[in-house]
Amino acid sequence: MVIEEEKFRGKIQAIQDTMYVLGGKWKLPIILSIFGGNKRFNEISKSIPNITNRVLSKELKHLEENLLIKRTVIDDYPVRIEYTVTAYCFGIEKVVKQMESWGKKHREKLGLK
Amino acid sequence: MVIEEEKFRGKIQAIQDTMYVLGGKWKLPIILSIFGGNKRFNEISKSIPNITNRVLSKELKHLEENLLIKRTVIDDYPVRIEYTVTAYCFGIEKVVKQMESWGKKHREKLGLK
DNA sequence: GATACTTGTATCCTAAAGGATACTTATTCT
DNA sequence: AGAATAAGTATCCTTTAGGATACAAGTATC
Repeated sequence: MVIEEEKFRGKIQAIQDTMYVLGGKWKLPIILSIFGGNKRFNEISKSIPNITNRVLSKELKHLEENLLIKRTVIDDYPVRIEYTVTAYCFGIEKVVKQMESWGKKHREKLGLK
Repeated sequence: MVIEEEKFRGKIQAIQDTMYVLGGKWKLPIILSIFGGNKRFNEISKSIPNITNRVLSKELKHLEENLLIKRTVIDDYPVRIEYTVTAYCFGIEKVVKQMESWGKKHREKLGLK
């Protein structure tokens, strides 16, 4: 029973960790946008409906701290910034796929447009 | 390009829907607890570290509204309440597995205990 | 010289999530 | 009678998430 308990606590922790890193309304949409080829701040901003500059800025930092994206300063005139996904980021692919797939099914289940 | 755009918006929506239903710190741990055999309010409460009654109560309602769990009144003396997962709830299995698996890897990556 | 664009930051605010503690109503146990 | 258990609810509070709007520093364009 103690072993079972420990396993269960481990599961809870793993899920809460994932939620901390990828949870919320914007983190995954931002990653998808960058993954889809958007590199510049304003490109990303325009590609995601209703996101504000402030939120985008904060979330980009969070994602960089968690090693999922990389911020590169291109020292051209004018200086540009490029965001790209890291190799490590590819590890979330299955999570994202499953979430996308379940979200679609759930929307149909509820009969929303 | 317009088609691509629409696909992308659809992905964002699906992920945001999933986050709405399953996101946050407690919803999945609660489902796991019930799935693991805990049926009664206090059983569930004790099985999840640090959750409060108030939060558990609110989350149970949210999960019931979203068709993932069922609340049954057992009309015995004394009246008992039993929570169980629905058949529909089994559909989230893959999402949860992936989140659990990624969370474990990420914790190792960051070198936390 | 005035205006616009880029990548944000600053300020202020509202809403949602989460937490601490106490209490209730009814039964059953000692 | 007094204490314990069950399944929450009530109140109040703090923290985090998210949003609106304005602005800044530098270069480029008209």
